[in-house]
Amino acid sequence: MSATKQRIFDVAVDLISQKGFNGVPVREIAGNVGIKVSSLYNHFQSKEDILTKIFDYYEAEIEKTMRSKEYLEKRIDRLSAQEFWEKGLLNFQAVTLKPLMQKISKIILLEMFRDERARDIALDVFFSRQQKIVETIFMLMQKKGLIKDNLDPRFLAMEYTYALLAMQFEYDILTNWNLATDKVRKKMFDHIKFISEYTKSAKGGENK
Amino acid sequence: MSATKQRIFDVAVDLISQKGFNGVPVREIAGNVGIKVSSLYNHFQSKEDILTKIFDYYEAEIEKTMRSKEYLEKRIDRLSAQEFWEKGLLNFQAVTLKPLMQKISKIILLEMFRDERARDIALDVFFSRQQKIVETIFMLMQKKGLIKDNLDPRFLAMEYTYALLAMQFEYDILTNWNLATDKVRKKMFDHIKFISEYTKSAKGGENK
DNA sequence: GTCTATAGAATGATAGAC
DNA sequence: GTCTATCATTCTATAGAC
Repeated sequence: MSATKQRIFDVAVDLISQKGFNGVPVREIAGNVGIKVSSLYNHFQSKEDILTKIFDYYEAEIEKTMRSKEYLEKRIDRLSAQEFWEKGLLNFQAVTLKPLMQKISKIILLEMFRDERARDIALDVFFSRQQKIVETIFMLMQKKGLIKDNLDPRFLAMEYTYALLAMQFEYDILTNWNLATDKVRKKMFDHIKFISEYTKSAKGGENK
Repeated sequence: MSATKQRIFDVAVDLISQKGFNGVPVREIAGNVGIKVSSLYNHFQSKEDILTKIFDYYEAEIEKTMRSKEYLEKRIDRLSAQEFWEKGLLNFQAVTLKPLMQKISKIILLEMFRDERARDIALDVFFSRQQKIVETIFMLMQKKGLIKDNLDPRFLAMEYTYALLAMQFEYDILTNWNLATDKVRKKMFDHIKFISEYTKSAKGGENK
């Protein structure tokens, strides 16, 4: 991707995440890049094409992260439960809080009621995918004896991810408007601590 | 509100909830109502004015519901914990799942990153308000001895509401695209059951 | 790859007749 | 309150010179 194309991409992500796809004229994108509209069309086939490339990028980045998460799954043997969840949250935020990815997440939220591609990504990345991975992690932890035997990994994954997702959602609104996020960030850690302690087996507890 | 004005309002809510404010031309609203654009402007000062009236309506409806929720708080004495949470969910859904209210919720989601009013409603209704009410309910239950003494009502309210909110969010996406919602609805009830059983004191447990 | 110039359609909104 | 007719902008996109 050429330097100019990259700048168009970045500017488009920035503006569309603030005003929505229909709220940003190509004029405004080109203007903020410092080129004319006709030059922009030399890099992208259409306005819609820019959005497609944004979604492509997001999916590719998520795919990369998921691979590293699976790698993390295999490293679970070397970590205590507490350590693992802390690393897990940091890993989670390392992706979702990257400025560019956070902006695209917002775009997906804005477009998912009218754009099928945005809908598919939202359902996959925000809900399904994350939950399955956490479920796998709980299963592995259970095999290791780190968490109680009588708990259902799938249910735990649900409790773990849904609340975090809503908090992440609140976090996105607050950062969008430059409002304080310390309260919601504290809630995220409180939630993780709660799940961690709720699931911890007697054996796992000794590690703390 | 005249019959025509009401129809404009309903059609506008319907279309804007699907395509976003910037995605719906006034022509399309007028066309679906069966009048000309110029006639539409006889009922609303501007396109923006329609959005304002939509937000006004939403806030007024929420205000009404909240009053009935406070009434519900005072009725807690007559119900068991289990009964109370079941009624609470039904009450919650009775508002949020009303077609018109559900559509406006979607509009708020779509506009909250660019419209201050939508942002304020989102932060208030989706996050702050609901949580405070649930916190009060947990406090009252604790006083009655229905839930364990050592639990923090504020934290419980957080655990209760955030997960439900994300599930409601998923529910909105699914219904928007006519996809099956039975799985996520089951999750809602599972979550409530979990919180209900997690918090239940020995005394409260006997009621079941 | 960038520009100027412009096409051609769609936009929000108004004037004024009925 | 509704209509026809119209305005002034704004929109996405293209042609063709440099």
